[in-house]
Amino acid sequence: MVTMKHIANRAGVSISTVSLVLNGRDAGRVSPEVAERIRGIAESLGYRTNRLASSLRTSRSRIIAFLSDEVATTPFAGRMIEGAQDAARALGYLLITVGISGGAKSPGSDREIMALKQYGTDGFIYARMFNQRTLLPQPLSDCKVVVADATDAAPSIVPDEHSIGFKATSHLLDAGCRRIAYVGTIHNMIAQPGRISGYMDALSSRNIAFDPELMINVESGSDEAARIPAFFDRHPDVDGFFCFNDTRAWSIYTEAIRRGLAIGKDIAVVGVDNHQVIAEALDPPLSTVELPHYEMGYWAVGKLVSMIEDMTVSPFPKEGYPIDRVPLPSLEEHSAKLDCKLRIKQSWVRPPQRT
Amino acid sequence: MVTMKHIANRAGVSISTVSLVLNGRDAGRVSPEVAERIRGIAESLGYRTNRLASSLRTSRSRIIAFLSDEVATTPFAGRMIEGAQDAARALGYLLITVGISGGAKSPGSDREIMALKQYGTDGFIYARMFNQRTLLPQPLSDCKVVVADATDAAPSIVPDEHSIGFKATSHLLDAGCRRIAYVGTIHNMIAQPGRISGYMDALSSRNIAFDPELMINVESGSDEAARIPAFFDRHPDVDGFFCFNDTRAWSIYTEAIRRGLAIGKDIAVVGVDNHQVIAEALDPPLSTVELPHYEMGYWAVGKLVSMIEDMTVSPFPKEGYPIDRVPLPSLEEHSAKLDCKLRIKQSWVRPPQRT
DNA sequence: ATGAAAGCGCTAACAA
DNA sequence: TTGTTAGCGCTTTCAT
Repeated sequence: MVTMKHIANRAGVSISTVSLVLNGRDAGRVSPEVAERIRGIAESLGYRTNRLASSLRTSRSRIIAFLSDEVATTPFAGRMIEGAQDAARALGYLLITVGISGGAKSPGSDREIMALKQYGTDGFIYARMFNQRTLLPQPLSDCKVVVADATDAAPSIVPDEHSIGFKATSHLLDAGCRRIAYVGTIHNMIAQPGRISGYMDALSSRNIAFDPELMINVESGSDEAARIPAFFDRHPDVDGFFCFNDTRAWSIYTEAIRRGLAIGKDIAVVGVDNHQVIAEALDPPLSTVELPHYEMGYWAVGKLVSMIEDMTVSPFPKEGYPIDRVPLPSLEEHSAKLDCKLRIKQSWVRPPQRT
Repeated sequence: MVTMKHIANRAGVSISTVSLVLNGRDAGRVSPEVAERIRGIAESLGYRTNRLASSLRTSRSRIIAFLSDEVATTPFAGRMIEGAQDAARALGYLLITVGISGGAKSPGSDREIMALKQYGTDGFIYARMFNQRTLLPQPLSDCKVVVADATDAAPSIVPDEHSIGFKATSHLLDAGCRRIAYVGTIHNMIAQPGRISGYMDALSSRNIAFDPELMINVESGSDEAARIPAFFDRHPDVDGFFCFNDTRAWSIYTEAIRRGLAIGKDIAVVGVDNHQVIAEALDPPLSTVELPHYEMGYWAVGKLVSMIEDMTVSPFPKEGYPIDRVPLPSLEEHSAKLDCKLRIKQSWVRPPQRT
C-alpha cells in the first residue's frame, strides 16, 4: 500500500506537506512546483488515501448508511437507492446500503446499526417503501438521520401526493375522460388524502364537478370481487379510472375485460406504480404516475449531508424540518443541476371513444 | 465516546490489559478478578470498540461488501442479501450492500469499489441475478472476491441447475403427469443444459421415455405467440409443462385458458421463479421451484470468510474453486446449523385428470 | 513555504 | 500477571 510517507520520501518533503497538497489545502502555503511534483508522484504511484486513518483522525468518515428493511424486496427500492447513491457520489460520500431485515424492532437490525456506528458512519437514511408513519430504531436516536418515503418526527422526505393525484387526473382529462372514478384503499394511508385532493383539484381546474359517488375504496381479499362489478353496473358512464396503485388497476382491467370494454378505447386507466412488473405486464401496459423514488433518495442524501456538514448543500434545505414534500414540478427545475431525471411514464393513455 | 483509556483509568489498569480482556485474549494472562472488573466497567459505560481504530491497526476491517448492479431491482436480490447478511452476522462481519449501477463496466462502479477498498473492505461478493458468464470489474482483480449466481474465473457460487430440473420434473411426475413438455429459452443460457439434464434424468428415473419433440424454446417478442398454440395443436396429449421461468409459464397459462384447459386439472405447470410477483399473481398460483437465492448468499459469504481468514469455516470449502454448485438437498442437511431454510414452493400442483 | 511533533483509539511485541 | 512502548496512516498545530 502506498502511503503519504512514500510520497514524502520520493518528493523529499515532509508528510505534512504531502497531506496539505493532496487535500487541496496548498494554495498559498506550498510552492506550486513542489505541489505539482507531489501530485505527479501520487498519481504515478497510484496513491489512494487510507480512509480508515483519515476518518480516525478527523472523526468524519464520509460514509452514509441507507437503511431499509424492505431493501431489494420491491423494484422501487432500487430507484431510491440509485438516487441516494448519485447524490452521495456527487457530494463525496460513500453510500452503503444495509438491509435491516425483520423491521425496526428486531434485534438484528439494532446490531447492524450499532456496527455501523462503530465504523464512524456520519449519518443515516432510514427508508420505507411507502409513505407511512414510522418509528425510528432506537440506536438511531442520537444520530443524524433523514427518513425517506415515510413520516416521522425526524426530518422526513415524502412524495408530493397532491401533485401525484393532480397529475394522474389531468392525464385522464387530457385523454378526454369526463367521468373519472377514484379507486382507493380502505386503509387509512397517509398517501391517500393528498392524492384525493389532487384528484379533486384537477377536476375543478377543468370545471368538472366532483362526484363523491365515483370514489370507491377496495381491498383485495375483502369484498373487492363483488364491489367492482357493482360499481361498473352503477356507473356505466365512467370513462376514466385513477387507481391508488397498480394492483387496483389490475382489478379494473379484469372487470373491464370481462365486460368487453376495451382499455384505451372505452375507458382509460391510470395507476400509481407500486409493482413495476404488474404495470408493465398488463395489456395494454398500465399508464402510471411514477412515484419520485429516485428524487426522494437524492433529496434525502442532500438533506442529510446538509445536516452533517452543518450547512446548506444547495438546493437541499438544512432547515425545514420535519417534512419535505418532494415537489415533482419544482424538482424538475433542478433536474439538470442535480442530474436527477423526473420520470412520468405515459405508456398508454388514449382518448376514450365510448359512445 | 468512551474509549479503552477511560476504562483503564476507572479500573486502574493499563490500556493493554483492557484490550486483552475486551478481545477475549485474557485467558491465563489477566487475573479473573481484574478481567471481570474491566468487563463490568465496559458494560456499564456502554463501551463500543472503535472499529476504525482497530481496523487501522490490524488492517482487517471485518467488512464485506456485497456488490450488485441489479441490487434491489429484482425481488430475489433481497433473498440473496438476506442470506449473505445472516452469514456475515453469524461470522462477525458487517455486510454492506453497494449497488454499482451501470454494470461492471461503468466508471461509477469502479469508483464505488475503489472507495470501498479505501475503507479497508476485507472482501467482496459480486452478485448477478441469474447464472451467466461474467467479468469481474477491474478494481476487484487484486481483492478477495466470490461471485454469486454467475460464473467466472473467480470462485463462483451457482444454483445446482440439474437438481432444479430434476425436482421440477419429479414434481410433475408426482402429480401424475406422463407427457411432460419442457418450455425453455432460445438463448444460450448457462442454466439451461443443467435443467434439461435434470428433466431427462427425472423422466428416466420413472422409466418415461424422453421425447425431444416435447421440448420447445420460446422467447417473448419473437414468434412465441404463434409457436405455443401450434405446440398445443401438435401435442394434445401433453399433461405437464416444466417452464424455464415464470414468464414462460404465463404464456402457457394464457394459451391453456384460451383452449379451455383447466390448469391443475387438465394440465399441470411448474416454473422456475424469476419474478415472484408474476408467479403469485397467476391464477391458480404457479407452482415454482425456487432458486436457492438465500442459500447462495449464505454460501458465498461463508466461502469468502474462509478465504479472508485463510481457513475453512465449516461447512464452506475454502478450496473447491472455481465453482460451487449450491446443492439443494445437501445444503438441506446443514439447514439447522446454518439457519438457512430451503424453500420449495408447492403452492399448486394437482394431479391432472385429463381423460 | 515547510517540517516536527502530537495524537485519533487500538493492538501487540516485549519487558518487568 | 500486568505495563511500557511503538506504531497503523493521517491531520493539524505550532515552530522555523
